[in-house]
Amino acid sequence: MHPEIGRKSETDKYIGIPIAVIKRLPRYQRFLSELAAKEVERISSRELAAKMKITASQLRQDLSLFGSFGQQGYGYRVSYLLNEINEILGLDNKTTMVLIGAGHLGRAIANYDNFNKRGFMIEAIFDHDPQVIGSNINNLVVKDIKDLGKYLTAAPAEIGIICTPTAAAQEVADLLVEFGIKGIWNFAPVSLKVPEQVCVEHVHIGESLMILSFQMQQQEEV
Amino acid sequence: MHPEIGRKSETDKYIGIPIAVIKRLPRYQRFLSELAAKEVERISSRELAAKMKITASQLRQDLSLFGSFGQQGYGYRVSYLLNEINEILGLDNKTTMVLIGAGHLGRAIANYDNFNKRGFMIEAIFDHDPQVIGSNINNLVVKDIKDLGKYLTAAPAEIGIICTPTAAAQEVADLLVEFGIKGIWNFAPVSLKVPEQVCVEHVHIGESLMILSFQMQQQEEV
DNA sequence: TAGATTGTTAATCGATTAACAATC
DNA sequence: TAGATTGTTAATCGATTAACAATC
Repeated sequence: MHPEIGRKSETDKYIGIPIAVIKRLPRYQRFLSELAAKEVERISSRELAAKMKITASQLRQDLSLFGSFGQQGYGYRVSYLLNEINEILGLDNKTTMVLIGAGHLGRAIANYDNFNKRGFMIEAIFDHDPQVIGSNINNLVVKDIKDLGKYLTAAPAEIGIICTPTAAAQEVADLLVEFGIKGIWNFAPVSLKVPEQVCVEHVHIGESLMILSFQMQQQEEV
Repeated sequence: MHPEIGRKSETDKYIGIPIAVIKRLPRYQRFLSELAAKEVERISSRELAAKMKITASQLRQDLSLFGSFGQQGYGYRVSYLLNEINEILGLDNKTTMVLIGAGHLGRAIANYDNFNKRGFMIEAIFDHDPQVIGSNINNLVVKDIKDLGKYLTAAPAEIGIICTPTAAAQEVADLLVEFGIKGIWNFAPVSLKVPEQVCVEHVHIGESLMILSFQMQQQEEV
């Protein structure tokens, strides 16, 4: 079926990429963006790895799962490698999103311009609260959650962003799935149940604070 | 020195806990909190693992690094295990925090009440913008970033939350470190340079969206 | 060409899972 | 007691690192 694990082929893209590698891709993207912004033309795996505090082996091993982007004796051309990674991550085309939950966090996300820059566009915002419906957030009028299905039927979106309270998150997820969403970006601290073809990414804000707390305790003892 | 890796002793707490285990602790905390809220009294590793979609082996292995919290033939008492995990994570005592950057994200964090519940208290908010200084966020008056050092000298805080634009993040981190902060909770997409005794936790909001994007692309091909 | 650096294979290391004796 | 389930050891699996032939 798939003779070359982790390699491009005519019909499919990247298969069997280890999750550990996937999680590192955005970090490669970030460091390469910074280098490109500084107009650095080339970089070797040794130099880039040193900047990123990883091993050159890991960097080359990771990249090799997607293709051969470097040149012996030269290293990697920054702009070329960045383009390749952008393409791997799907940042080379527009992705449409709807946001559910116009509380503080939802509004922060709606106002965060970094996503637009990478082609992620919030097309509509929904909320439950009559006080919030109709208000304006970053040039979008907040719609009634009751109209989510109708809206998605007319204008399908790829990603649903859940910024509701925890109690409402699963219900919203079910709605999003019903109306054909392909991925859910979940900010509520709950494990959503969705069909396996729907992708879910959970942003662990509270968990991150607990990890910090644990590590600070460990540090105290040193 | 440390005869029992990953075990409590009189003088030190938990040493040599694998990072993979640390990252799972908040998730244990969450599931146990949910069970406790439902007033479930006992649970076996098999049942809890099934809920969490991990193996019972992993659950028992992980817990065993911190102590023996269960009982053969019975399982774990939910309230007891939750208490132990809260203590391991340092949620059993108050942690003071200051927040820098009162933009959309900073305001969302300042208004997020889940942290207070777990003993994490934002004591002060700072910003650079004269338009924002003096305004009120969740019962705190935004202070001038110029006064951060003075403030921390008078009222030391344990954690600094960085919600500034990327360009300001390192500068703010340096200030926080200079004035004795023990941990930094960083929402800016930049790798901060800090002395090794200072803990840093980075919340990867943008990276999470890229990972979702990658996985959705992979899903398309199936 | 000679030096540098890649892509890849093999070796090492760490994390996960399976199995089971201990024991409630 | 007998059945259930832990804590832990050993086996497996996967991820990282080292090494080097290929080659620009």
